[in-house]
Amino acid sequence: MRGLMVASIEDVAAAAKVSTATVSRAIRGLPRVSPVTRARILAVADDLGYVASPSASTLATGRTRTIGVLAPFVDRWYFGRVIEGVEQELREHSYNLLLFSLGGYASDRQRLFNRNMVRKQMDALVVLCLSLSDQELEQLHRTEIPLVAVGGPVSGCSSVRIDDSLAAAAATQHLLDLGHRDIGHLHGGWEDQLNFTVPGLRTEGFESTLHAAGLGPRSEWEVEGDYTVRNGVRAAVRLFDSPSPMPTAVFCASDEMALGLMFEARRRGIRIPEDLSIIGIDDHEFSEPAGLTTVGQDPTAHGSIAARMLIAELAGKTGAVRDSVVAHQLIVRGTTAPPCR
Amino acid sequence: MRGLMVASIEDVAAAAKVSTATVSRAIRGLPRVSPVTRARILAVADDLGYVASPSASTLATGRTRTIGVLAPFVDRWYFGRVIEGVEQELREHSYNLLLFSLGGYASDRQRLFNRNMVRKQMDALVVLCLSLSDQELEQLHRTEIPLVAVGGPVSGCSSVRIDDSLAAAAATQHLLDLGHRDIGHLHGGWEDQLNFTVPGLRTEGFESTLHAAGLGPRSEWEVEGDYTVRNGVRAAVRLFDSPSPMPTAVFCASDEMALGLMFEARRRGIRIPEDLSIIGIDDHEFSEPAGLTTVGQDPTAHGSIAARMLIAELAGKTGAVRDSVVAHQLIVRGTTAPPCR
DNA sequence: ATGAAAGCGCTAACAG
DNA sequence: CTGTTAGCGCTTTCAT
Repeated sequence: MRGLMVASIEDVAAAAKVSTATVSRAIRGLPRVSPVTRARILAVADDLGYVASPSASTLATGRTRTIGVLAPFVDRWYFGRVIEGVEQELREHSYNLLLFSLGGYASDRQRLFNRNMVRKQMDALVVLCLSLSDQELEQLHRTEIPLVAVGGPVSGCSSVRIDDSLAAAAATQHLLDLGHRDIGHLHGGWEDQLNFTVPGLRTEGFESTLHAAGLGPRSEWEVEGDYTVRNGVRAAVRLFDSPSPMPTAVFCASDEMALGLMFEARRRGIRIPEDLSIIGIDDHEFSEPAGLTTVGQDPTAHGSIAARMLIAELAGKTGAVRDSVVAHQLIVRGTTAPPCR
Repeated sequence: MRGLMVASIEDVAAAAKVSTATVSRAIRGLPRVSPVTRARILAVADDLGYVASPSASTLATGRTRTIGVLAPFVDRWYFGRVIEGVEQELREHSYNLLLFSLGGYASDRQRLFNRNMVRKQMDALVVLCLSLSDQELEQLHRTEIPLVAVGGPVSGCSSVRIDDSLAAAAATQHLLDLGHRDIGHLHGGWEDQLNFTVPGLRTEGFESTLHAAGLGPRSEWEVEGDYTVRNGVRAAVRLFDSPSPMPTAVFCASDEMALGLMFEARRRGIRIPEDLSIIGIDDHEFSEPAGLTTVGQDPTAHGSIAARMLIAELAGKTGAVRDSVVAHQLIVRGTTAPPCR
């Protein structure tokens, strides 16, 4: 509790008149220390404000008690939530969280994520759904630390996520059940299709459900966004500006895009849901306030689950890290209704 | 590039037929190594896939090349953006980012942020505007590492932020300039007022501007939120449900609350801006799509600036960390207009 | 320009 | 139950 000089294990040992080995055991709660000795050591340590040096400990044990999180962005709803979930779980188990943000999905390949960033810095890594090059993947796997993906499959990793295809199907089916037959589709981007599979999965769920109802997607009602509100608006503009007749409903691959669509619809006096039904996926924090019907997921839970699996694996429970598909949930609010024509 | 065994500095030294000291110098680009030796060492190191062990290096130097970020949340617009800004700057300078999320402003005082979490783990810390107890603050300062606050003042730290009072004044003045006299106020929470000063500053800017115009705030038009959309809606409900006459405009202390107000207004058929003008603060990512008039700030820049100051300070530029008030900017969009009555 | 050697602070056998 | 001791992998004088 005093002094500016940081106490080392030797200081504690000296003050408690024991060896550093005993201090080490006592502090870490290991057996083979008599209760009274332990108490004395703990008291001394507390008095000296002793805290073990993480780097010394890491160097000696080879374990860092740190888990890395690799995300394309941190300032987007899904990722922020997942990170929050990971953080909470980690903190609970006295693990640290080392954050890496790539600043985009595949953008700047200069700062390729290489195994140098991983080695000796973390005991495990959670990879938030993004498109990694084969080379990056291979490097990651070669680090041989436990890996888990969140929010989308990553080749060769277990992952925790919803069944994106089924979620899209549920959204589409809801529209169908309301009687819609003319359904538009605001989907995610395609450039990264190869590795970033979520857009593909959601599209597949949409189209297969349509087909099962004897319908097919209509290309004039297919518009591309990138999951953001901003591009939801742009996509909406394209859709509304097109000369073809409007669909009576639109399935959006993310709530943010759906919200963008809502904003643009309002701007044009298109009434929701009277003139147009809208459904999204996510249950974004704005969705309830906006009254958006959606298929919800809980990213914070995804993060906790991933962290928990990793921690268990590190604790020796081999096989703790495995695929985990978590439930999604249709949430009907005010933006969907039977078609008026 | 080969092998599963991780190469140590000794392996490199052996393979290059030099001492570890020379390898160390060569790799870190230090002088006193002949060009040819250096080239050879670099080649060998590359071949062996050698990367210095951070913990060993930390142990030897006392520097971690890691900067901590302490945030109340990571899944909120402002914080996510700041973290992104910090991250980018850090990555650029090969610093790591250790993330701590408190899961709330002052919530769980169990997991008090203590100096044990800081010591020997990071070289500097950026504290995202939150209410720290005096004890926490004192502990932080006692760690004697460079500190910088972002988004709000923290006692005893330099900080980077906008002038919240002026920003609020600008928003209010815009309403006044349009001819509004009956102006409501959707402000932030007060429980944490003591330490979390932003709500107070914005309120002060609002009220002083009103006074300067010969007006005073009207308590029936003062509603409390907590900066989120969700509570923006709740506050809007209270405002609209009150029996008193409506204001012609509302100043919201955050865009999220303003957006919540917009959603609720729309639900009740209140036209924006014809029946009610709305202005916020932030320039949240939803604001442009929603057409919300606001006073914008750029949190990503705040984060970069903070990180840059810290890095400079750590590089020996004493005094690099200092207060930095960055500009805000009135952005007029579609939610404000002259009053219709 | 290069090397030898002493740490940095902790952990993990191995003894006792 | 407790102590001794040899590292963990790198940096840094101090010599040469």
